[in-house]
Amino acid sequence: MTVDENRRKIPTQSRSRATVEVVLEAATQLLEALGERGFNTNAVAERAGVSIGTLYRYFPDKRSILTALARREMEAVNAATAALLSRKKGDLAFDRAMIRTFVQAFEGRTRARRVAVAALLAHADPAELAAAHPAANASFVDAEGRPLSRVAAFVLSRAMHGALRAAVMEDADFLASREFEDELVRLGRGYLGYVTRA
Amino acid sequence: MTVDENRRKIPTQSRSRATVEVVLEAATQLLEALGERGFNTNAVAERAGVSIGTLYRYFPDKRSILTALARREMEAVNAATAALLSRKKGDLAFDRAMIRTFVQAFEGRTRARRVAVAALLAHADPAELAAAHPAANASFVDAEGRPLSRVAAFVLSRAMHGALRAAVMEDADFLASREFEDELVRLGRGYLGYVTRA
Amino acid sequence: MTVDENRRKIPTQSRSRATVEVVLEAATQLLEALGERGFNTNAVAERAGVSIGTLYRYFPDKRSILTALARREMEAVNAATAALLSRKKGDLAFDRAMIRTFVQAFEGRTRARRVAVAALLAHADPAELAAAHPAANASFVDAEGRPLSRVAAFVLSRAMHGALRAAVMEDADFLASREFEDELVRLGRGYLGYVTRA
Amino acid sequence: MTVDENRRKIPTQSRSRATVEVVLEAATQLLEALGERGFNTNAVAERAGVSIGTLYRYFPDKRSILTALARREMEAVNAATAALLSRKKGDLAFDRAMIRTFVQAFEGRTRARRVAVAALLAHADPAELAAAHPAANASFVDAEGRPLSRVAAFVLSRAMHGALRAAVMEDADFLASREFEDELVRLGRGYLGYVTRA
DNA sequence: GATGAATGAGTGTTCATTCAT
DNA sequence: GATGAATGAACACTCATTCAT
Repeated sequence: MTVDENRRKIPTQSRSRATVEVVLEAATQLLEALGERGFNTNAVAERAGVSIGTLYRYFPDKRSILTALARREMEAVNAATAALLSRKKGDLAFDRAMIRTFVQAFEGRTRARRVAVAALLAHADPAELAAAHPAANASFVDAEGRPLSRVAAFVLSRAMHGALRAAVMEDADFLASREFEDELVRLGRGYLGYVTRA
Repeated sequence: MTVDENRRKIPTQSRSRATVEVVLEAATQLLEALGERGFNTNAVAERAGVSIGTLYRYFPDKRSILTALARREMEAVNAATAALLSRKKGDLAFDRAMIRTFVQAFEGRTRARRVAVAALLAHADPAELAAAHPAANASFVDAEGRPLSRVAAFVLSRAMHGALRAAVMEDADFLASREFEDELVRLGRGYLGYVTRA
Repeated sequence: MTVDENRRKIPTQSRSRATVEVVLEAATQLLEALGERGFNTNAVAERAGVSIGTLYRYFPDKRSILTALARREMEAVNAATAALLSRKKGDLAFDRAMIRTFVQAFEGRTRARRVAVAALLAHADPAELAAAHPAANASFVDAEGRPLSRVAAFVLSRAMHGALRAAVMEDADFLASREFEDELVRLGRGYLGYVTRA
Repeated sequence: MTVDENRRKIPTQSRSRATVEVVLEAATQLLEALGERGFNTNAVAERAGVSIGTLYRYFPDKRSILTALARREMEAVNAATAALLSRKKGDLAFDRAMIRTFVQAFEGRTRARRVAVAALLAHADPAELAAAHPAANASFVDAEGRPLSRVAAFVLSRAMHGALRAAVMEDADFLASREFEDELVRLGRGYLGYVTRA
């Protein structure tokens, strides 16, 4: 009856996951539509179609919902920059695709992402923030294939983050432009090249 | 009647300024000590030693206090990065001094600044955010003395911001280190050099 | 599942009704004891023995409590005047009983009623006020059994209201007197008779 | 120098009167535009173009402004009904003119009057309210020229008030109609006739 | 494991009134 | 006699969280 047991387990697990998903989606929608003011646990539960009690079974408190949202957002940014920066020299086309993906992902739900990230910044302790960034720093390499120092990797990844994030936050008209893409690529390559030469 | 007007205006204005100052200082202290939770208008007024009514004469609502704080913070960052980036090629010593000043200014009140900035990001509309950055973009010049394009200036200034801010937010141990300073300088110089060559 | 639904609904509904009742009673007591000044949502909730949050589950805002009170009051007046005026010619004894009932009901809680009605007058929009009066105007008949016109019914019912209400508002010493009763009856009968003859 | 003294006194007195006038006008405008919510002493003073301190020189507190407004309103109603009812038998044309005047006076500033009266009802003590009515009850006479009893005069005047006021409060569409006028006249005459016969 | 009614601490904001100038 | 900045008590209302069912 292993099959049967699985049948019982899997649906349950996936229902849990579904609940989490539905709550996060509801939270995103509310954040997007009403900003931080419209974001309260009762409203999230109602929009998610679960009871407030159930919501509290999956999230210990309000902040944890925001944190989960922000973590997803950070992961997306991380993926974009990490991929971008891990390229040795080549494949500019790939880099561009990455940036474009990120930018497009950003274009919907701008407000929700903004608020979620801001909430994380406001409430999270520094360690939590640092942890949201990839420890994969070591995978960054300079123009000559040598891994970057811890500090250099930090500067580079946060610089990329900063530029990308600011474009979203400030609603820059060139967000999806080719020129912006070019400049981001230059930022990374310029830095890496300079480090090499130094 | 200019004299008379001045007589009345000048003391009034300076008292106004003093009140604003005292309120912002109180807000900073509370933010630093207790985080966003400890930040409420009654507490701010009490610590500032003014009545709640007086506080509301100078700040239309709670958010505006946070906004004022954040604006000051942004101005500090702007000053640091603008000075840094406006140097043509030379004077590395000057750049280092700038960064050091900024970093030191940051080392106190980290939490207050963090919360204030997060609040701004969460609540401010994009245009307001953009406005907080210097329109002095045009003063940025590359390694060969040519002014940067609008997009390039944006990328560079936000990248610098991003790296500096992240070091504060994540409480990086190398915040005040020589190495971090070096990398920031490299970030700017590498980018500027690369642009030139492109 | 009707049984089940009922089982859950009926207790709930009656508890809801009880809560509404207890809140209105508390509001009346406070109004009576302290006038409008003593009427605030926290005090009402406390005296009612429910939490402020529960109070707000049943009344969307402070005004709605006053409105509910005023509506009850108007219904009482309506009942008194409608009964009085719907008599064809006869049964003076019955009319007197009606007035007496109304007057007696009024003698307690004078202040609470006064404030509630004033609040309704001050805040309600005209349509809401009009709606508080019975559409049963058509049931008014003159001395010869013919229904009154819309305007005549309006004048008669509001005139009766006005006289009754004023006696309460001004704390008239003859409020419960036989003479007052007589005059009210005369007001109605005189009008109806005159209309007939016109 | 009697002339001079007068010159000094009269302007001063009339300036006082002018201040009172300007404050009441400002209060009326605010009440009309914003209802009771928009009515606060600072706003009244500002709109009146006087300082808040000056306002408090002429009115001891906020309520007294509302009371002054309400008293004016009541006096207008009194004038209309008293004139109407003091007519012996004749001069229907005159009665109609009175009602018309009253109705017209009422058509502007409906809201302001409504709120002022309601405020008076809510806050005034019964004696104050009673005093606002004319002691001229004795001047009411029945169809045969005999003065009405105290109670009869009360019922008649409050009934007229009630009908007139209700038409304004409920925004009745027939407020300015001939039919309404007729019914009001009938109300008074019917009552007076009936009293006579009784 | 779900539900959702109930809780009540907490807080932004208003505004009548005062009084030093 | 006028001014208006300052005061601070007062209050409506929100919402994260709990827990009996």
